[in-house]
Amino acid sequence: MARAGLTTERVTEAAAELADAVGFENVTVAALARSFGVKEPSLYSHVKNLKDLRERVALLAAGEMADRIAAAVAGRSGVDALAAFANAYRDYALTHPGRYAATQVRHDPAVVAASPAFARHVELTHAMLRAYRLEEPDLTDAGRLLRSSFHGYVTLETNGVFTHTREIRASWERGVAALHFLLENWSAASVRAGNV
Amino acid sequence: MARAGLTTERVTEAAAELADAVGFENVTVAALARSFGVKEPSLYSHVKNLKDLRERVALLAAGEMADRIAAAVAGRSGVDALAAFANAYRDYALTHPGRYAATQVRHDPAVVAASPAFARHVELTHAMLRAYRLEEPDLTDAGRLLRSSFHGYVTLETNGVFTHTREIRASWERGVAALHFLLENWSAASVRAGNV
DNA sequence: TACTTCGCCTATTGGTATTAGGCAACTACT
DNA sequence: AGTAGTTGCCTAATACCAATAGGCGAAGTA
Repeated sequence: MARAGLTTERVTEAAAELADAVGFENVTVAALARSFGVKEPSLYSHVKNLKDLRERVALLAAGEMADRIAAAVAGRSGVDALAAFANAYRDYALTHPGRYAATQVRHDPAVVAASPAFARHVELTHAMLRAYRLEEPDLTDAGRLLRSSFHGYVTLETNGVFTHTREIRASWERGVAALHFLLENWSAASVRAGNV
Repeated sequence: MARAGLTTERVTEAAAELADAVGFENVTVAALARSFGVKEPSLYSHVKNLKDLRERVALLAAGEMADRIAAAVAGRSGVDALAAFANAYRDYALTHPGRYAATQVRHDPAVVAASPAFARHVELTHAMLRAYRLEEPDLTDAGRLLRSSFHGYVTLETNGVFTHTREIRASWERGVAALHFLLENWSAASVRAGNV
C-alpha cells in the first residue's frame, strides 16, 4: 500500500485548512483522515488525540497571526502601528475563521503558557504600545484592553451579533481611532471611575 | 413507569446547569438524560436536537444576563451605569462559564436576530450610553466597542490568556475607567487615525 | 369504565474517538 | 543484492453519542 507521507506538521496544516473550510468545531479525526485518503487510526501515530490536534491548530494559528502582525507593524509606530496591528489582527481572523476559532477555545493552560506564539502576541502588543510611553502597570492594563477589544470585536462580528445597518468596517475604524485617542491620553483616563 | 415531568424549560435549565458544571462543549444529550434519570430518546420530545438544545441554552443565558445587567444599571447613569453594566456583565460570565460560553458559539443567525434577549443587550447598551449624549452613528460605534471590550476581556480572562502577574481585576477596573474617559471625550476621539 | 392522548420506553442505525495488533513498505547494513 | 529492523498505515474491535421508529403503559376525558 502506497504511503501517504503523513507527518505531524502536515496533519496539523491539513486540520487548519479543514477548519477554515468547514468550521473548527467540525474538524474531526474522521474528516481529516478522509481528506488524506487514509484510515482514521493512521493519524494517531502523528497526533495524540483530538484534543492534541486542536491545540496544535491553535498554536499554528497563533504563530501565523503573530507573523502577520509583526510584518504589518514593522517600521511603524504610534497610530500607524496601532492601525496596522488592528487591521492585521482582524484580517487574519476574517480570512481564517477556522484557525482563529481554534485560538478562541479554552485549551490546556499549561500548553498556552508554554507557547512562544502566545508570548509573541504579548510582546508585539507591548512593542506597539511603546510609542505611547506607558509604564507598568499601565502597559499591561492598556495591552489587555486593546487585545480584548480586538478579540471581542472580531468574535462578535463573525458570530453575527452586529446586526445594525451601520457598516461594520466603519465602526471598526472608528473604534481603532478611539483607542488611539485613549492611549494618547491614558494618564488623564486613569482617574478612577466611581464605584468600579 | 413513573414519569419524570420533563418539559422544554426544565430540560433547557438542566442543560444550563450542566454547562456550568462540566463546560458547554461537554453538554451532550446522553449526559443530560442521565442527569434526569431517563433514556436519551425521551429528550427528543422536548427539544428538536442537540443544536436546538444549545440554542435554547444560549437564549436562556442571554436573557438572564440581560436581566442582571438591567437590574444593575437601574437608577444609575454615567460612570455609575457604565461600571454597573460592566461588572454585571463580567460577574455573570465568571459565575456562569458554561452559560456564557453558550452565548459565544455561532448559532443560527435567524434565531439570534429574532431573539428578544439579544435585542435587549443592544437596548441596554444604548440606554447606558444615553448619559454620554452620543448620536448616531456614534452611538452604534461606541456600543460596539464597549460590548467588544467586555466580551473580549472576559473571554481572554476565562481562557487563561492573561498570564502577567498584574491583577486581572485591577486591569479590568482600569479598563472600565478608561472606557468612561473615552465616552466622555468621544467627539475629540473622532479625529480619524492615519491610514486606519 | 372505555377511550384517547401523550410521555417515556426499547430497538436500531450510523457516526465518531480511540486502542491493539498485523503486515507491508521503506531503510540500512553486509 | 539480500536481509534485518523499523516505521507507516492497515484491519479489527470497543465504547460513546445523536437520532429515528414504533410500542406500551400512565394520565386525562367521556
